[in-house]
This record gives sequence, structure tokens and C-alpha cells, in this order.
Amino acid sequence: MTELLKISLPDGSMREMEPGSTPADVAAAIGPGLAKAALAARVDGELRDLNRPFEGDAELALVTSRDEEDALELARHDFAHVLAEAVQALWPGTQITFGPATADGFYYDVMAPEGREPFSMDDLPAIEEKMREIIKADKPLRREVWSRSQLIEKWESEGEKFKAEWAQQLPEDEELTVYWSGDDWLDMCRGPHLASTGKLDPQAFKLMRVAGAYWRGDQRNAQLTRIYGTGWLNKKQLNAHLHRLEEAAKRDHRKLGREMDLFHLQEEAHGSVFWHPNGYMIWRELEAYMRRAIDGAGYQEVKTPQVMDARQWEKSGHWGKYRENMFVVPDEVPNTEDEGPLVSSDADMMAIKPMNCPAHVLVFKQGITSYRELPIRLYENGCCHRNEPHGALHGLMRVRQFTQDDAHIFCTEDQIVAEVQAFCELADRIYKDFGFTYEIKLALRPDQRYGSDEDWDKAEAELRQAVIDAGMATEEYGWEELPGEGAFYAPKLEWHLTDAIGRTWQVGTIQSDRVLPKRLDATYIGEDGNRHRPVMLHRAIFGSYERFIGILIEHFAGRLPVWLAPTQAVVATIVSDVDPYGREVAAKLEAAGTRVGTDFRNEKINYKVREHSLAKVPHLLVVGMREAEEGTVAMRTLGEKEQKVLSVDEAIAFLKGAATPADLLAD
RNA sequence: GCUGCUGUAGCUCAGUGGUAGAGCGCACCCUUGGUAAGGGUGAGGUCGAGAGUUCAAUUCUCUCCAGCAGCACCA
Repeated sequence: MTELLKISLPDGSMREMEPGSTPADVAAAIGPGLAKAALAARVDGELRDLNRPFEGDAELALVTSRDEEDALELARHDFAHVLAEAVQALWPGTQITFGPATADGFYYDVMAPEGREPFSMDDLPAIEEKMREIIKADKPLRREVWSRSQLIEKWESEGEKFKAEWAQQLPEDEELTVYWSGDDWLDMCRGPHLASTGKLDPQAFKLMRVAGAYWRGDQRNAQLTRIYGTGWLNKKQLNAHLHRLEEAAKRDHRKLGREMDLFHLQEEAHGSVFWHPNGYMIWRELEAYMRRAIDGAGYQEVKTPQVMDARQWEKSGHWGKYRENMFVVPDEVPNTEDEGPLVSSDADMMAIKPMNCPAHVLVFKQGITSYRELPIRLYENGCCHRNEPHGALHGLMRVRQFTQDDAHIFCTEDQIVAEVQAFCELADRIYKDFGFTYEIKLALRPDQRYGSDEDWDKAEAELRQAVIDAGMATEEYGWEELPGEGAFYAPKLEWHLTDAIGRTWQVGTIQSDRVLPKRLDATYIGEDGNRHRPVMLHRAIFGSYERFIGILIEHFAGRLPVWLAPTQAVVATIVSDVDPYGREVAAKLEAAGTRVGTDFRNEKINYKVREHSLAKVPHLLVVGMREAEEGTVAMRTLGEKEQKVLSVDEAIAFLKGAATPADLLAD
């Protein structure tokens, strides 16, 4: 006689079940409500199918839609399978590959049948319709264990070349699982899945777009069609998500940049920004802000050459590793005399800097440095050019010319932890001044790397210790270590900002570098009178001015804090008779340091209010006959319906206060 | 860089094998109006660049350039 299985439940109770029973049986034994609500099970912590039999005594937690994270993951994975099934049902001969869940949905990479063009947006409605049919048919999803050879045979017989190739290179003795949808379709999958397609809400998904993707992520391989969808537990969640996407589109910095007349891009200088007066005012404020910050933190500002001889880049190692991203120029007067080539083939080459670090080392190397001078912190608003792949360019976020708030700290081994800790504190102040919350991550050694394991142990420990010392290695700061994400030469700390609609942006970073000081032979004289190698800490807080401004625009949806707003106030007149008074008010504001505009156009006040509101001007000062007689202004603040009547002096004082940069506010 | 889509007025976009349209914006006129669009008139375009097919190309085809989405990339 077989023994009963002991299944313990989250509430501490225990149930005895027949061998071969499943989580679904437990759910049914507890009650019909739970049986219906159960989507999957956690068995000893592992997410599993409801119908997969227990293998022994176990701890069981049933997963319902209340366990949102698990439930979403399951639903999205199932949507992906239903998508693949639908595509094959509609177009037999379509090859399927992979289809995982993503952050807000799912995708499936497929290859259209031979002779048919790749799937396009136009195909999506039909696929969605077929998916709804499959969901409504409530097909049971059944797990089966297959051998590798069984699978290969199956895929090969069906012409599923990609699946077959994948199965081929799995370990020979591995037990593989497949999932049946009903009894007419199956996919190789690790699972788990919901018990049936009917557990999905047919109104809770939407196919979003198609895009190219490489088989196994490699450019050399065949290009598949990736069909993206967003998937949720119910229609309400789907609509909320679609609404968020609309919000994000409204905040798009490329759109706002045009509407607010901040900058433009054009094809003759693609990937580089034409800053307009409005946009560059934001830049100037940021630059002034950053100078105050670094001046107070013991940095010294430098400015280094834009173009350096290729030989220098060879020494630094960039020529070898980074040349394909560098703009190279001949060090020669171009030929204008005859029909010959513009430059001779043996011209010496120079390169526009893609990074500031080598030049900073060269500054450091001038003269002889004593250990007493360390740490030396060299800062530069460093304008760099990188010849990025064209497909990577994106508004201000990814450009070919950008200016980093870049600094390199040259210090001794003993100073690393304290320097990194001080940096953590500086970054914290700065991000908070802009109203961002953030998370700190430590990117650990990648598989492919330089240096000994001991060096990596040491470098990782230093960065970790600094964050601990700063008191930031906590959940509050989103502290997390990311295995395999580090640069090939060093681990790095990364700061990920969270913006107003919950997106994250990696901006700040600090990493220790023992390689470049060595390559460029930077030394200092130690206490012992001998030469020593300094460590170099690369660090940035904004990342680049371009990108940081892009993030600010999207974070604030264009409604920048007053101190960053290009125009802080506009004086708008109601009738032309008060234009002289309006001019007087504007002149006083300007004299007091406010960036003020005027609007004396022959338009109604409604029109002016609308226009300046859309332009995100924070304060509108309306003047009519009443204000002119009383020496006042009617101030309307962006986003508020109410207006305030203030004397001109009060308005000046108010705007001065409102425009104080965040770091200069008295606490 | 790869795949797909797109490129028409300053912006957003419609349209056509016989060299073009709307709304907004802009200029001028009327209107002087109290907190998110007052009315009228007018100016603006080598229809991304080049080549091909054609009697004729902004329209069809090809190449290139750029943008968008995704992929890859982000030392």
C-alpha cells in the first residue's frame, strides 16, 4: 500500500493526498471557488502547472490572479503560445521559434511560409481574431515529457527547421517538455502554463507591432518576424496600459522639443543636436548647476582637445577596440589642386575623441604628482563624438555628438572606497534635486573579461563596500547586484533613475580602472619615494547633457521646474492701451533676473493663455486696465485654474523665489 | 549595421501617371476682446536625392540618404 503525500499549505495546514494527485486536486478538495480561481501552483517554491502531479511531499501555494506577478507571467506566456498557434492555423507552413513573456506582454518570433512575404501590421487583426477563437475554445494545455530524439523527429517531419536546430543541440539525455493545446497543436516549452486557454481573457491582449529579429539574436542568422503583443489579466488592465502608452507618447521629448522650440535635428547632421535658444537655456542652467556641485565636491574643471593623433588612441587601446565607433580625420591639407584623391593614402590620421579619459590621464601626467596631492579629481564638460550604428540613434537619447559631465578621480588604492562613497552621496543629492528616485546596481564580472579573479574580487568588493558605507546598499535604494553585466575591464556601479511614469533610465555610473593608468603610464610618487600606479575612477552623473535633458523633458512632460524653464514668465496684455505698462513690468522683471517674455499681440487673452499654456510657460502675468491702474499683475500659474493678483514687487519677489535652483534653496 | 514602414508647405497630414490640397502656424486688414482657439484676406512647395520605365513621374521601378519601430550595438 502506497503512502499518502503530505501537502502543506501556506496557512500552515496539511492535507494528505493520493499519490499521483495534482495541485488542481488540492484546490478542488479545498473548495470549488479556489478550484476555479487557481491558475497555477507553487510547489516547493517552483511555479508549476496545476495538473502536474506531485512527486512527493511538498509545500504548495496555489497561484490565483491575486498573485499578480506570477499570474501575469503565466498569462503572457500563454498568450505567446496562442499567438503562435493562431499564426500557424492561419498560415500553415509558418515556422515557429520562441515566444517569451516580456515586461508588459509577449512576443513570438516566426518565419512566414516560403513564398509569402513577412507578416505585417495588416495581418494583426486576423491573428487577434484567431487568437480569440482559440481562447474561447478553452483548449486544455497539457504537459508531456518527450525525449530529444522524439522532438527532433517531430520538428523535422513538420519542416520546423528552427525548432529542430534548437532541439539538436540540447543535451542528448535531457528530458524535454512539450505542451499540447487541445490535441492538435503543440510547442516545445519548459512551462508552466495555465490549465487551458480559456483561463485567458480574450479582451485582455492586443497585438502591437511587428519587427525584425534575428534567429537566436545573431545578425548572421536568418531574420524572423517578431510579433509583439501586450497582455494582461483583464480588459481594465489592458486599457490602463494603453493609456500609459498614450501618456508616454505625449511626453516624447522629440515632440515636446519641437513644440517648445528647444532643439531640432536634421539629416545633414543626423545624430547631432541643433540647440535653439530655449533648449540651450536649459543646458546652461544644468551646466551652472553642475559646476556648483563639482566645485563644492573638490573637483577641478579642465578642457581637453577634441582631436588627437591616432597614435595616442593606439596607446590608450581605443584604436584597437573602439575604432569602428570613432570619427577619423586625415592630418593633412586636402588636395584642391588636381583631380587626384582628396587625401593621400598614407596621410597621418587623427581621431575626434569618443571619450575624455585618455586626455585626462595626459593632464594628470604633466609634472610629477605626490601622493599628498591625491585624490585628484578632474572634471570636464567633455564633448565627445561616437559614430553610433544608425539604427541606434534616437532623439536626444542616443546621439553621435554629446557632452558628458565626465570626471576622472586619480587616487591610491586606499582611497577608492571613500571616493566611491563620496560619489554616492553627491549623486544622491543631485538626483533628488531634480525630483528623481533611483536605484543603484552593481554590475559584476562578465564571462569575457580581462584580469585575474583576485583583481575582480577586489574591485567588486570595493564598490560594494562603498555603497554599504554610504548606507545605500538597501532595498530603499533598489540595491541589487547584476551578475555578468560589468564592463570587460571592471565592475561598475550604475544609477537607474525612475521617472514620473515609472520608466527607468540608466544615467550615472562609477567604475574603477587599473588598466588605462598602466597603458598610459600614469604614476605618482608615494610616501616611500617610489613611483606608484594610481587607480582611475571614471564617473558621470547626468551621463550626457543631451540625454539628461531628454529625460527631464519626459519626466516633467515639458513642465520644467521654474529654474530650468527657458521662459519663466510671460507678460500678456488684454488691451493694447496697457502695452506701455506691460513693457514696464517686463523690464522690471528682467532687471530682477527673471527670464521674461512679452505678448502684446493683437489677440484675445483666451488665445494668449492657451498658447503660453501649451508652450509650458510656468507663469503668465496678465495685465489689463485694472492692473495698470492699480500697479498689479494677475498671475496665472501653469496647471492651476486660479489666478492671483499681486503687486509688481510681490510678483518680482515671488518669481525670484520660484526660480531658485534646487541646490540653492535654503533647507 | 539588419528587417519592416515612412519621407508632400514651418508643423500635423490628405491626394494624384498630365508638375498639388486641408487644418494649424505666418503676413496684412477688421476687431481692443478679462484667463485654453474672434473674423477676413494673402503669401508659402524642385512632393528627400539620383537614375530608370513612359509622350508625360510627386505618383511605377531601382539605388542612395534620412526618420520611425524593433533587433543587434552601447567600449
